[in-house]
Amino acid sequence: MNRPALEAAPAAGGRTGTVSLRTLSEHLGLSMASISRVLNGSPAAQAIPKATQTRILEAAREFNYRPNQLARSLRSGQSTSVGVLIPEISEGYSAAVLAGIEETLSSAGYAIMMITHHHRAEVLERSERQFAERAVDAVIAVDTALPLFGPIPTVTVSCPDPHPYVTNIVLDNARAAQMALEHLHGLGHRRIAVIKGQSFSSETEVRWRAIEASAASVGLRFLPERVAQMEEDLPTSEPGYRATGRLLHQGGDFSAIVAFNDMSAIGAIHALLDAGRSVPEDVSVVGFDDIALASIHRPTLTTVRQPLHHMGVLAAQAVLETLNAPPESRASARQIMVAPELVVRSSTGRWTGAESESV
Amino acid sequence: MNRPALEAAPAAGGRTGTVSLRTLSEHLGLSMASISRVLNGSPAAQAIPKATQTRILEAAREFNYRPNQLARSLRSGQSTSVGVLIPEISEGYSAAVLAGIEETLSSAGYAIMMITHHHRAEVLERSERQFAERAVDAVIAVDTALPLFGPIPTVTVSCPDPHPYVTNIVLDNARAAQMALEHLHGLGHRRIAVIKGQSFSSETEVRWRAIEASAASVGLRFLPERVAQMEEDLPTSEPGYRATGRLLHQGGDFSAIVAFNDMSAIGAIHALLDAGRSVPEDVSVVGFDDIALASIHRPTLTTVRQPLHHMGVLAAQAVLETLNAPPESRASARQIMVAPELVVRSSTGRWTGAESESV
DNA sequence: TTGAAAGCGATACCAG
DNA sequence: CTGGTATCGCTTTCAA
Repeated sequence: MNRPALEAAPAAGGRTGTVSLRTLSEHLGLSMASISRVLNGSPAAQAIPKATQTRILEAAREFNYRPNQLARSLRSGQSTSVGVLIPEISEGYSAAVLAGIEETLSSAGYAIMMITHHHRAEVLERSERQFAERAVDAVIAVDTALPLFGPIPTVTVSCPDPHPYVTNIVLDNARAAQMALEHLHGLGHRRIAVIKGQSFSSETEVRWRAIEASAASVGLRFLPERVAQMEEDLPTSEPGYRATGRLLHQGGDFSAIVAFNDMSAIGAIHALLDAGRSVPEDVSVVGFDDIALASIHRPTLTTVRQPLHHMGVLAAQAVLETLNAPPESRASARQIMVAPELVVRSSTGRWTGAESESV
Repeated sequence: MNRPALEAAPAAGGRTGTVSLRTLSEHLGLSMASISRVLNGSPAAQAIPKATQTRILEAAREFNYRPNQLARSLRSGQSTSVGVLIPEISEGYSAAVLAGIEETLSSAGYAIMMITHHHRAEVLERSERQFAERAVDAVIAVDTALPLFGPIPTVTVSCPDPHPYVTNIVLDNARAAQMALEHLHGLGHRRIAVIKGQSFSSETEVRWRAIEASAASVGLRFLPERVAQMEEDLPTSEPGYRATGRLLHQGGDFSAIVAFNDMSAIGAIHALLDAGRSVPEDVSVVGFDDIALASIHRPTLTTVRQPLHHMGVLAAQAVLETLNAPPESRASARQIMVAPELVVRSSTGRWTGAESESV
């Protein structure tokens, strides 16, 4: 059995079946080689007369010829596809980065092979295999402690522990933490609590150390009872809600919370409200990321913005750059830092002018 | 030049370079044909002695052999990949459906080729071409008025105007609308306003007609000034906010709003609050979808739940079924309806027991 | 029970 | 300027 996976739609003239280079070759009385050269605008095609080129291009259009990428890739060793590894396709974080990646790669003609791993080790290992079998040209891993991928170009987003030969797009966590801490310190807060990320999240430790350092720089130190770590692996606000519950049980003596991200900040707000504290009057909450929810939610959320979409674009661009460079110059790993931005929100004024104020 | 796209990671023994069937063949002194048969568990392999089979499997593992899917697809005419066409990767709707699709197809060994079109016609046309060139085995289109895709199996999600030979996963809009209307009617509302979806959204008209019909069945008819259509192409709550603004300017005489979806419902709530009306005391708002935001947002949102994730799973399963069926039995288009569910929420009680009540 | 060989469709050398 | 031809890695008859 050997039916083609995809037949070309019937073209003008009612022809049918797959149109291949051979079809055009027979129709035009030219060799497949010449046709291929013209269609790809290869340098060798410059030697072919304009008239012939035109004939070829017109025939291709008339027959609705579509080059078979499978065959092309097999021969050329380039699949023009990129593997994307991502924890899940949830609200906010992943989705925003993914959107940036997709837009950039798609418009450069690359296909995306996406795998969501849900933090499961077995899927991570399987993914390495799948990427290899599909011969992706490069891999982008988002928020993932990635296993060593063979010698193909790899770019990570928010993976703080880069292997050599891996380009890494990261938020400048030091500045981000400083913004959060200075903001709260400037509002007069001295008793500040922290919600740490889950242990599986690749940014948890970096951000926590940055927050500690920033606190120290304004003369503060975190008491153990003012620190709680999220545990549940849910892309909702529940882990933050629970962690805040623990903070309250551990004494609850704080006037502000620095949450790991916006989702947990919202969980924190709900927990505080449910516990009878008002936000932001009794307790101020600061998040990270600035997901769409941050501006929609009431009370609105002050947060340290991470340019997520842009980080996706940067990752994709890094991949494209590497792939377009000659192999020998692909050596060094780079670290690309993106700048955070403090977004201070108040609950009033919506699409009526200045909804938020950036500092 | 002919460097392979992807070199296998050095296997045990420090061998290097791509491991192909040829490599194994030379190592084992067996033909590539036999090895292929065993590795694929093809029926013809039953005639091969157990001992030989074991040798082959062990060698494959030892060499870390990964079959080249490109070559396999080229030869077999099956790419084991599916094209997914989706408006965007935003909060809620698309992301949830996409997640269901991805999980199902990935664990069946299929690769996903995802394209987001942002409702742009040029991208839609380009996508047809790209899917053809990559020889995807099938296409899933989500919330998209899809151009005619060649003769390959196609499944749509929430596309109300199905071509023949296209399987369509849709919400039972009639029941969904009825739930919304009966809920509001049951609460005593008689002056009800409606926010219609944008003209480009594939479900706008179906849902609107369903809402009209349900209203009629409880003896209500919508006055023109109680209807507003969203216009902006934004995956945020802003279009709903604006539409509600228009409703208020058009008279504002209503005690309830049926919004096109949750995002617009939240926009409506904010617009009402900004206009000095309280929710739900002055005006009740009902949404559709039950995106994650619906339960996180305060005031919480009563909504008609669409099993989005499940719809993605169903779409993927429909594709797999079709692909596993013999070509001649692939004939008829099916319409798969999924049941909505009314989710009534009150603002209290969070993760402390019954957060929501399903009817 | 196994192997040889013919492709799948495109690209890239080497001739002429 | 253009064409033949080997090849990418795999599957699948057809022979032995």
